[in-house]
Order: sequence, then C-alpha cells, then structure tokens
Amino acid sequence: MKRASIKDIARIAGVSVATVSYVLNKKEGSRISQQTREKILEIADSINYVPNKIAKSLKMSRSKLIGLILADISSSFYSSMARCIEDEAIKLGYTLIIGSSDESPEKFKKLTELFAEHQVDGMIVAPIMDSDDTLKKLIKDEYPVITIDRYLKDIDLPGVLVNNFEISEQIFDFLKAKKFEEILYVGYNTELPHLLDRQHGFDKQFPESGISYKQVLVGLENRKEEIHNALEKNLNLSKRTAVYFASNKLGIAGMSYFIKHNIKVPEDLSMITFDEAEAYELFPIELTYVKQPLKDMAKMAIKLIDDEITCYKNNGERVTFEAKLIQKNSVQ
Amino acid sequence: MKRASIKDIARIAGVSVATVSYVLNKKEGSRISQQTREKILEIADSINYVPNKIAKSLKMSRSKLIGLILADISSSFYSSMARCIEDEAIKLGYTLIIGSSDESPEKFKKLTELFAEHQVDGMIVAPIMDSDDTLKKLIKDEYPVITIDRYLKDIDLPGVLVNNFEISEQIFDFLKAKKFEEILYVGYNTELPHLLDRQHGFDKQFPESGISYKQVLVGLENRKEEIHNALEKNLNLSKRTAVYFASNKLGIAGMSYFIKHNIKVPEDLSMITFDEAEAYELFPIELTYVKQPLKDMAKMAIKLIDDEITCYKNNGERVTFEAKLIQKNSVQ
DNA sequence: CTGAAAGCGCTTACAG
DNA sequence: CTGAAAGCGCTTACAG
Repeated sequence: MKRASIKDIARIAGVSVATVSYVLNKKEGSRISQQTREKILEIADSINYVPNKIAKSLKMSRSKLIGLILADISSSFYSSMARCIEDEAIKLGYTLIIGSSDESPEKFKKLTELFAEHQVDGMIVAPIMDSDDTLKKLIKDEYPVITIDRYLKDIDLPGVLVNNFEISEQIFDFLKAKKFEEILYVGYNTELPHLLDRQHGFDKQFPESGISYKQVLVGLENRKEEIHNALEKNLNLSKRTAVYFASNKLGIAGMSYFIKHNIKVPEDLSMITFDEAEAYELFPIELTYVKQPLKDMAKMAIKLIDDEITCYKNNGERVTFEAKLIQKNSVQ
Repeated sequence: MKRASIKDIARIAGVSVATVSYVLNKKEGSRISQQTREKILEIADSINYVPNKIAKSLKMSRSKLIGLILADISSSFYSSMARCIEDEAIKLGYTLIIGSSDESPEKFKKLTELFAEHQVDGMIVAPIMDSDDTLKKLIKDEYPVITIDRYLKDIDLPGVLVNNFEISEQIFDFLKAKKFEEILYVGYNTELPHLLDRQHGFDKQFPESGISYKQVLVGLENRKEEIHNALEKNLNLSKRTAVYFASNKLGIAGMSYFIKHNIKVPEDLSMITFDEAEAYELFPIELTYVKQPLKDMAKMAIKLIDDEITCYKNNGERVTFEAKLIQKNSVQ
C-alpha cells in the first residue's frame, strides 16, 4: 500500500514536483503549458495518485478538519444535529471528527486536546457543566471554537442556539389561553444556561397568573425511573392539567408513563415536548412540540466556525434561531 | 494562535530537538538524564506545548485516524453503533472520522476518497448496493478496510455482523411453535446480502410448513406511507397472524400503523422486530425483538481494523456474533 | 548521554 | 513556461 506521491508523478513526467503541484492545484495564474498539464493529469490518474492531505496540512497549517463535540452521538437530537453539520461541513470542504463528552468535564477536556493534537482547524462544541476551564484555555489560545445548542455563562464564544426563553414564554401564553388549572414543567436539574432559559421563560409568569404551577427537575442522564417517579408524585389529574417536557427524552419517558398508567392525552392531560423524535410516531395522537430548525442551525454553525478559522475574531456573538411551536393534538 | 513546537522547547532547554522528541515520547530505552528530562517536561508544560499529530503522521505514515462510513449517522441503529465504535477506538488511541453514505454509491465513493486523502489508517464501512467497485479499488490498493453490519457478495473483506440467517430461522421456529396461521415478513426490497440472509433464513421453511406466508418488501428509505400501504394490503386479521419486521424502522412504522388502526398487539396480532429503539418505550406493551450485541461487535470491529492496520492480510474472514431473541409480550 | 541530519509529501516565493 | 530549494513539525538511525 505504498502510495504514489507527486514526486513519482514528477519523475515519470520528467518535470519538477513544483510543476506537478501547480497543475494538481489548478492554480488560476498557472503558467503551465497545456501539454505538460495534460500529461501530468494523465499520469496522476494512471498511477492512482491520491493527494496526501496530511502533508498539505502540515505545510499549509490548515487541516480542513473540524472537531465536533457532542454530549452523546447516540442520542437522537445530537445525531440529527451531527448529520446536518456533516452535510454542511462537506460543502465547505471540511471533514468532521466526532466525539461524545457524556457530560463529563474530563472527557470533554480530553476530546479538545485530542482534536487539537490532530490539528483540527476549529471545534464546534456542545459545552457541558464545568467545561469552563477547558473552554477558557481554548479561548486564551485563540483557538477557533463555537458552541452549538448550548452555551455557558461567562464564556464568550460565538454560537448558535434557539430562543429557549422566548419559546417557553410563548408556550406559557399558549397554555394560559387554554385555561389550564395546573401546569407541570418537567426539566433538568442543571445550571446549563440554555436549559435555565427554557425553564425561566416558562415559570417567570406563573406567580401572577394564578395558575397552579409545579416543577420537576431530573438528572441529565434521563433515567426513566426517576422521571416516572417524579410524575407519579406530581401529577394531579383531578385538575385540568398540562405538562411541558423540556426535551424529547423527557417527553418520551413521560409518554411511556402515560401509556403505562392508561392516562389519555389530551383527554386526561395535555402535553408539549421539546424537539422531535422518531418515537413520537408511536404515541396514539400527534404531539404538539417545539421544533428547532436544525438544518439552518447547522449551516450557520459551519459558517461561524469557517469565519473564525478564516479570520479569528471571537466576538462572542451568538446567533439565535427561532424555535417553532408545532401545534398538533396533544393539547386540548 | 501560533503554536509551540519541539523546536521551541529545544531552544529554551538548550538541547536538540532529538532529545526533546525522545523524552516526549517516553521511549523505553531512553538514555536521557533525569535532569534533562524533567527540564524538558517542565518547559513543554509551561509553554503549553501540544504535539502536532499531523507532523507525526507524516513522518510515521500513521495517522491514528479511522474512517467510519455508515448509511446515515442520524438513524438510531447507526448512531448507537457509532457511539460504541467511538468508545472502543479511543481506547486504542484512534480518532474517528465519520461520514454518511445515504445509500448512494457516489457519496460512498467520495467518502472513501476523502478519508484516504486524510490518510486514515483504515476504514470501517457499512457497504451499500453498487459500492463494489469502490471497495474493490480499496482492496486492490491493500487499504485496510473492514465491514460492519453488512457485507457484499463477492467482496472479500474482514467484517463483523450478526447471524442474520440463523436468528431468522430461530424466529420461524419460535413462531411455528406458537401455531400461527399466517405470517408476514416485512423487509426490504434490496440485494444487500445481510438482509437477504435475514429474509431467507425466515422464508425457506415455509413451503413445507403449511403456514400461510406473505412477504412485503419496501425501499430502504423507510417511507412510512409505503410501509403502511403494504400493511393495509397484506394484513389479514381474520387469521391468527404474526408479523416479523426486519428492522427497527420498519417495526416502528408498523406499530404506528397498528396504533392508528387500533390493532391490538398481541391480542389481534403478534409481532417481532429487529434491533432496539428508543421508540419501543412508547408501545403499549413490551416488544419481542432481536438484540444485536453492539458493544461486542464494536470492540471486534476495532480489533479487526487495528489488526489490518498493523499487519495487512485481508483474509476476508467475517466474525459473526449471535443476535438474541428477547422474548417479551408482543407475541402470544 | 546527546546532537546533526535526513526525510515524510507537500507548497510557494524566487530565480531563470 | 519551469525548476531548485526551503520549510511545515515531527522521528530515528547513526555517530560521537
């Protein structure tokens, strides 16, 4: 598997490696004769030449690699996101290296180090709790990094996310207009700002609304039992109740609870979830849920990181996309 | 973001780059004095030295990169698989580059080329229809490649997969023992051998079994309407019927059909699916399904590709794992 | 115990 | 229109 290099092409063609490099890179102002050019291309093809991006990277200090750090590639939200980012990255000539942090600061740190060693041109990361130091170091080194989905307080990094606060306000208004007596928010026990936004946009108006409000916060691990227990303790079906699940995993755990206990949606209870999921197909009715514009976000993420790579500025500006409440039949 | 190199360390320490390289790589037979060693390590740390794997790769002709080509990273089966492979790859010091072929031979080819240019040490691929030529070229070049989940007729490559044929035989036996009058196989209209195995292991015994057998084959795109239509045409609930769905996506589409039409499992109909899925949680009863040992398969995949990288032999031997029928409540 | 030097496969400023 | 040469950041056989 000894592979051909431009040196081989040069030798066969009887020209210099410089000449080969010029024609292979189709430089605009290239002054190579049509004849030489054709000969070189032909030889390259015939000996199965594959350009060595590693050598090129070393010389150019550009790897055309982007590191993507997600919490967990096997979760449906992140794998959908990864897929969209993959498609956009390829369009700009980047290749993706992917890693899962599992919400562990150590793993997160390891991943950034590993990716830096591989000389990725930039990183797109979903930050996690206590990844501040790791990110600060990257910022200090002026490493191109942007955030996706999440962000961190006091960490100024460009990023893309949705209007978590506002969409939750909208959901509050929506539910308020429907005159629910009791509303339950099922979210996460975390300091992750995007989740706090999602939570606070929702609960801030309750005090003066007169609506009975409850809140259940579980661990980011999405343990089914924990979620079911929380619902069991907090669900009051004697009132006209709505539940807002802050993620698709929470929603799915919720639905499995409802199915198990024969609670009918929306007759006995109304519900809204965040994000989409394949699993929704299996709920007896169509869900009202919050949709994030993943493709647009991915496109913007790649644009942002490409901008930072091309011209580092890190103005810390986050681009907010509008999430959309898709009204179906789970709220009555 | 100009980064420190061993040259910088050497300059500051007043030693040669060779010495720096030796201590940084902790070579066993290293003859560097404890004093120099400590000084170098200290300096490396203080100037924030990050080893440049690209330079190392170039010199060593080893990138420690593995290319993973799946049909679609956003599908739950492949993202779970990717996650397992990621974990195993890291253990052996490899980093994953991931791409989705979307069942397109052109994309598949592009991906292998891109990965080869990035000098991945090897590739783990889920081959697709008409990717023969691309794979043959890789084999001719003696590029380390192994297959995962799928394989291709007449393409000899090491790989890991499950005993599709045998597990389907077992399912036939299982259903036969339950004395169903009619059995429906919902699979794919494809020549992909692992799916044909899954299919043939099931249908081969029907002729002499006396059980009425139907077969529905849909496109790999898993279009819900197509699957629903097929079920509508072929489902006969007047008989004691069982359905075997050849993938989780098919199974999910099937379940959504049953829910929509108020068909009760297992009272009106029994069913079995292949692979797991988050969505199963939302079906009213626990499913009987086929479980693949993803972790073990991932571990073996990394072992196989690492073997090929270390010592290319490509004996074409596929390692078969036993899928397991997990008996729950969807078959009566 | 340590260093000078070659070389991995490229790109590109410079010279002709 | 084309080539010789330097250099990207490493590793390692060789010499001392």
